[in-house]
Amino acid sequence: MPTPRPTDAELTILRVLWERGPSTVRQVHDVLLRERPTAYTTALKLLQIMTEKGLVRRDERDRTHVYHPRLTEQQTQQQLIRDLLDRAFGGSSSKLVMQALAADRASAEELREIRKLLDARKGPGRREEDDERD
Amino acid sequence: MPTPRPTDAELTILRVLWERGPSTVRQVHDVLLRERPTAYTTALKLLQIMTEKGLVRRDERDRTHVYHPRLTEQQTQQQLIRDLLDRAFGGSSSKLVMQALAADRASAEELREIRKLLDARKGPGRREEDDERD
DNA sequence: ACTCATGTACGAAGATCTTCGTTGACACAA
DNA sequence: TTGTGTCAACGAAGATCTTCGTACATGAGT
Repeated sequence: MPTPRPTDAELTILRVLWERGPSTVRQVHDVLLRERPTAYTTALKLLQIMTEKGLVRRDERDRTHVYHPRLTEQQTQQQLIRDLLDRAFGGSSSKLVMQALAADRASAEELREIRKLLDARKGPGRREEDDERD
Repeated sequence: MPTPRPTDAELTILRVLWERGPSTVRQVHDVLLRERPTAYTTALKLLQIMTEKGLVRRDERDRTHVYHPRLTEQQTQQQLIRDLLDRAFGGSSSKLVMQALAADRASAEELREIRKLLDARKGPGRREEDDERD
């Protein structure tokens, strides 16, 4: 069973773990507090549920447990993209990319990065119908 | 109040409406049946809720109501992308695009399209140098 | 030993999502 | 007029999500 898609609240917590690295409930909660008032037990409960779901792993050796994200930020992003691709874009990543470009906000800096990405992609490693002359 | 993010089941129905155009409950249900067994009233209830939420509009002139998607497929895709961008990509569309490219599946055909998009984007209508940091 | 701070576990409430059964309205045919 | 079929409305059940209060365990200090 692959890890389920994280919910909104779960994603908020994952973001903290990715940024801070493995953390205790207390540490996660402190970060969440900076955004909005919330109870300690809310973070705790979320992390417990996320442990059950396999979204995080829990190190129980100390009395104060330490939670590790189970997937990297990139892996989760992959998962979310794929999910969205299937649910709303008929699997067409070019459509998705086009909407992403249209949706933003992308700075010239970012556009440059994307372009670089595309160039890299064109070349090696892909044995798709690399028909491109023109 | 902007239209809320459609749920999974709602998105499934929206896809039918986008493909078929304005439809009755019966017509939507028939399409859903091709995918999996489901009750007529399920489609009906969904469409009623979606009407309340503003995701669709309902033409009640006939006894058999006709449902119209309130946003186009592209507009909804925009919304979903933006949402995902904020929730999981820290607003960086280049990161999202990179993951989208990594996630797939994109044919050379699609890559060409994307490139064209980028070229178009460089040119008019977009201010060139907001450089963001990350 | 007692207390206090800090930790986890548990349960429950309220919201939302998904699905469906039942009911009542209405049109049309026999 | 009395079925028969189609429709929308409604309510409810069960799942999941989100939040929090309460209870209980434990270690540190006095």
